[in-house]
Amino acid sequence: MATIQDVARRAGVSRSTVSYALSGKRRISSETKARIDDAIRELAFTPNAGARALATAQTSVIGLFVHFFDDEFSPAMLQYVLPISDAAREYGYDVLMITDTDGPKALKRVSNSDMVDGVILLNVAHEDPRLPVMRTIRQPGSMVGLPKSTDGFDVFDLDFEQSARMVIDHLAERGHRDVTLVTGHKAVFERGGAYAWRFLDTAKERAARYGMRIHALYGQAQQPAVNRQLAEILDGHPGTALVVHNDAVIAALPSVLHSRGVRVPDDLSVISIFSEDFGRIFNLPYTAIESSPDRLGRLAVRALVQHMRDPASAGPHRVELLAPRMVDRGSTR
Amino acid sequence: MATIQDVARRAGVSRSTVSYALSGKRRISSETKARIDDAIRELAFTPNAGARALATAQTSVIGLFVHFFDDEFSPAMLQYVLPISDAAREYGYDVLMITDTDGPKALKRVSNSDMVDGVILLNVAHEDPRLPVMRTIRQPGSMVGLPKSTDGFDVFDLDFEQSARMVIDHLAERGHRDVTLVTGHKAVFERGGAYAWRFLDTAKERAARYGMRIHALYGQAQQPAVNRQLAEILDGHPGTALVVHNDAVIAALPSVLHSRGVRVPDDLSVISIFSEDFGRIFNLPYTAIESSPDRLGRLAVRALVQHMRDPASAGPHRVELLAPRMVDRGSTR
DNA sequence: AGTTCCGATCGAACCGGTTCGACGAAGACA
DNA sequence: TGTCTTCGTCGAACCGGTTCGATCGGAACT
Repeated sequence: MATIQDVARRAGVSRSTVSYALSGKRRISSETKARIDDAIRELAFTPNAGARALATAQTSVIGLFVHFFDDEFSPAMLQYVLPISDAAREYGYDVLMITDTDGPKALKRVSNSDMVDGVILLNVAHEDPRLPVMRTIRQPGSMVGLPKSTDGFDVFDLDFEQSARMVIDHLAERGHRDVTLVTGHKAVFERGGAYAWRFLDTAKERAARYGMRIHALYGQAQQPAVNRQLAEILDGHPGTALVVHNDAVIAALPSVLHSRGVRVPDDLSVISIFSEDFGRIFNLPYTAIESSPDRLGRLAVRALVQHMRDPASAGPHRVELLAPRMVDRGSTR
Repeated sequence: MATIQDVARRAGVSRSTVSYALSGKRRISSETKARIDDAIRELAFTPNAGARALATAQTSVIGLFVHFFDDEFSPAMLQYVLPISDAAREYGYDVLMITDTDGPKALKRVSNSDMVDGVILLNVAHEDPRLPVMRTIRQPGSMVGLPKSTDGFDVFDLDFEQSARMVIDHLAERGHRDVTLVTGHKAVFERGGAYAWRFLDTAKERAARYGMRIHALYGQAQQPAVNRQLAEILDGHPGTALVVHNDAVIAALPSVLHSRGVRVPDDLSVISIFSEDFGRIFNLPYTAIESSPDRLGRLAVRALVQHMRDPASAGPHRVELLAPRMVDRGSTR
């Protein structure tokens, strides 16, 4: 690869002049600028990323830390990753995707070696083991998922409490008083996946207000267990409505209901939480809270970029819980 | 962050000694080594990636170029990405994931700036616009998907011709003589997605041998068009068997068949191509050729790592078409 | 005792950029 | 005509590692 020295030689100037022409940090005469531009084009010069990182202490790379758990539904994760990657490019950053099982260790390694200017954590748990590490590192961070303590980072998540209230209100208004709620897998709770219990707790509390009985149970995450569980639920007494806060379960629901001849909403009302994309992929005809992974991902990138560009803006950190929006697909009555 | 200079000072040695202690390229006395190790631990020293890349001309990063097309089914892509990321880590590499729409430009940028030691291209088309760029870059590359000209790279893909023969033979043996074949979206063919027409052409040719009639048609890629199309097919005369080489269509098939009361395999035989994971996620009860995305991804990484470690091994490039394996789930008769 | 050899460590150069202070020429001004 | 600015460019230092050749002290050998 051509170096800045090659360009300088060809344009008959010094290295520093080329550098300034590139960055625009000092005036360069238009004739010189033109010669440099020609040389750059002819040599197809692109600055060496390592050298630049060394000199500027900036890499233009964002570290994206994703942990794919067996007990979560992987197709859902992609909906966060893609918008983040796209948004990062729009701001001029590349994305280093880290899927290590040992998140804290990977975070330490990548941060300490200065491979990235900032990090985004996906699927953050209530007491996420990556958080203590986050506090010790130099780079700013933003995250999707609400942890116990948020100070020092920008945090974005759907407002699951508000979502739960919307769902319960929606059902209560329609006269439902006996409801089954399928949550995330048991392991999600044990890990402290806040989205799961925040939704569950609020739903219970809200239901009490209406005298609504909620039968809550941990959802399965993998086939064929999911279908088996759904069958059991339907064999028992599911009540008049099914609330599903579990990607794997809701994806499997249409076929199970079909095969048993259960009609929605005539025999059973169904309401859930998923994104529009997800609903389209799995062809889900259910009323649902829009989970907006693309918006969350983009918000996380935007906030991070701001901190990376202006490290002084470290003060005012944001915790933004997205107001839920319900998309009525007519699956409740 | 602590630098190698800090470590050297603390251990009372020179920078070069620390470097040699780290790399093991020269003997270091055990006492000195111990002091250095202590210093490294106490300062939590990790070498700066940029500096190291500059000095060694190696980054320990692999560029993964993924293009998500609207006309392909995104959940399927993740099955390649994850195993690649995991395999890369096992070999000591991190993954820079690039999802730019303009693949050639992104490839040039990332390569020229020396951000990566090697690249993996996913979903390579017959005349992929990224290939001309690949030939001009310094880094070795390996790819998943079979292009027209493979020289210079390691190429891995499923053997779609063999797969087509297996599928047709399987149906022919069972007496099917009138079959509908749903392929990838029209745009996949126009783009030159080799997997699509290699399968189709071979299937037709093979079918002719048996006097089997194949009615082939472009599949849709998005809901609700997929369901509409499936309905049309079933309303027409689908023949005795349905061959589906299209992720979006096969994922939607169970619910459509259910709702119309079509029983498999009694009313209609179904055979497809998808991975075990994919089948589990969508709960697909169909006999299928295993598409092995995880194996393909790992093979690509392994081959790439070999070339990155030993640039001299540039000679013997491999084109490996994985022998298909059929998983019989009893959906044909 | 003098020379040779070897193992352990050091110093300096280098990788390819960025940035700061200095410098020369040209124009403005007295 | 001499001095002061301003503009455009240059040279050198620096970022944090790696690597090559040189050096030094002690052991081995004659």
